[in-house]
Amino acid sequence: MRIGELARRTGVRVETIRWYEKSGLLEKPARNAGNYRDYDAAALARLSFIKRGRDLGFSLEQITELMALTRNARADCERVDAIARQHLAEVERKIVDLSSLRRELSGLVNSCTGGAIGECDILQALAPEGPPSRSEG
Amino acid sequence: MRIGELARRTGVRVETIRWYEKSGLLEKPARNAGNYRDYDAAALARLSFIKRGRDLGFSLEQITELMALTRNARADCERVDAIARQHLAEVERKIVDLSSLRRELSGLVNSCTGGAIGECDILQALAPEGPPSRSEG
DNA sequence: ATGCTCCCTGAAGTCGCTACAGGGTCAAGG
DNA sequence: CCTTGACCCTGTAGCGACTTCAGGGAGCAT
Ligand SMILES: [Zn+2]
Ligand SMILES: [Zn+2]
Ligand SMILES: [Zn+2]
Ligand SMILES: [Zn+2]
Repeated sequence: MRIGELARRTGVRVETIRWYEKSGLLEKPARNAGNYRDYDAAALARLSFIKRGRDLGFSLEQITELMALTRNARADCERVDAIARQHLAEVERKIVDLSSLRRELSGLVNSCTGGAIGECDILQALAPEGPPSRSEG
Repeated sequence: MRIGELARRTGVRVETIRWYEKSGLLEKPARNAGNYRDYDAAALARLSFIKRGRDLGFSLEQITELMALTRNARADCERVDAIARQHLAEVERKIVDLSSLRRELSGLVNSCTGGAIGECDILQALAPEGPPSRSEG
């Protein structure tokens, strides 16, 4: 199949597929008479794996490693699990960080009751003391 | 003061300050005899504002707009509030997305009980059907 | 021949920095 | 006078994971 069909079937954009190839994630496919890329079922499976990994938030580097690990099916899966656990921990940390951000921001937003900019609590929470830019007026 | 002191006082790295200047967020400061940047109190206040905004997760574009808005203190603050509310909404959306990701990932991680890669449920959840790369072995 | 959809390459842009490389400035110390 | 060292300068390239654009070629239908 050509790149457009692969894109449609996986939900990965054409340009992104080409970029994956360029950066070594996908092997260079065969070319047809008109120099168009010609993909087979293995390429479809490989790209679907990448897509699913990206949707789960893994980095391309992690996905590369996960794909490499699938090659020796008899080996122990501990490295796979380590990658997944590490990523889960990362996600949990981000949630914590964003949650405290949300608290702070929603306090800010609620503090504003409308009015003049000079009185707005949002800007006053951002400013250190005294307005930030008053060099010349 | 010179750039190093400004960096120390705001917690913003020297290279980052220069980069803010280059990208128009900070005005070009005066230069002393040795061509060193020479900052005043207004620059300190302005950079502190930027830092606080970044810590709250605002984009540099939003911060630029917020700083521009502070110039006419008599205007209505509705645009300020809109920016803050929009950012809060963004943060909340990210939290939701990451939370569903966390659920999925922790299901994945828990599904693995150790063993061979060929059996690992983590990789099987990533693969579509059949292993992703089996072109030649 | 024309139009259309698809495809090609290569370069540059995005965001918010960070990390050099290869110098210049200036005060203190020997 | 000379060196050391902390600080500063410019400019460029790199990060991750793409997206966008310019400028074309392939192949089919009309
Ligand atoms: Zn991760
Ligand atoms: Zn307000
Ligand atoms: Zn935002
Ligand atoms: Zn496992």
